[in-house]
Amino acid sequence: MTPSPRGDLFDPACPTRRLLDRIGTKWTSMVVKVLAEADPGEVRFADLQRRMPGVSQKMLSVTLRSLTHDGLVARRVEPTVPPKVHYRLTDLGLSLEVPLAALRNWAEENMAAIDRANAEA
Amino acid sequence: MTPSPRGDLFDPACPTRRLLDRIGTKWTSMVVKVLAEADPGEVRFADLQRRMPGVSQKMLSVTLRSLTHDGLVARRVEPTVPPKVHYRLTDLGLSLEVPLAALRNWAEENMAAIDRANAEA
DNA sequence: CGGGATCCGTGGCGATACTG
DNA sequence: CAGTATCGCCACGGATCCCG
Repeated sequence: MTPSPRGDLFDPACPTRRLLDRIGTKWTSMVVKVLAEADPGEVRFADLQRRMPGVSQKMLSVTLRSLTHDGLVARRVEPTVPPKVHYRLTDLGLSLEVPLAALRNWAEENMAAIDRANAEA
Repeated sequence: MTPSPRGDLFDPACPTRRLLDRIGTKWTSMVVKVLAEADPGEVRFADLQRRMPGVSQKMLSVTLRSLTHDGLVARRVEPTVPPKVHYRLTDLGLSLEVPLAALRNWAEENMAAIDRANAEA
């Protein structure tokens, strides 16, 4: 009784489209990768920013809020002054890392071929 | 001697980012799926459009040109009047379908959980 | 039939500055 | 430290019109 059965890729609520709208956003997949490979599993905001060269505070904040909202990332606040906020992947987020890693592997193995195709054109 | 070694996800030429920039575009993954599941392997332009409800001529054209440029899709023109143009996945395109299908499976199995998380918020 | 060209709205995203 | 607020650019993508 899943909301949209297999093969129903093109209905208005298309799950694949909605997922790509999320992970296709510029920093999302980076956050997932960094959190998945983080040693303690939990990473603080500033730490994340350091491990993601080029990300602005705003976009990191927006990305994390979105992922938290989607239940892929969990937020833990230490009520100290100044506050410390830790982020980690939920089980759902960890499960997403699997197909995402497969996609990364494909990219790392085949982007060169795409570059070659572009060069010919 | 790959241009960017494993784990180098964040350099300027980050393969994963570049791949997501392509497949994250609205219609790309749909084209790949439709072509991958097409019966003869080759599909004509108008046929593709019929199988992708909501796509405009322009975006289908742009998407196909991009995929062709990247070497993921091959174009065959029958020099008749009016001309018939056929599209099919290249071997590279077919290989991309594998991790893409994994991502679709994840989406179809887990988007409900994401919806639940959103409902709670 | 299979597109290319153009106009234009919307939204992603960056830079900067401010706050609890 | 960890955000939020505001501004502005520009690329994605839809509608429409035209061409070989």
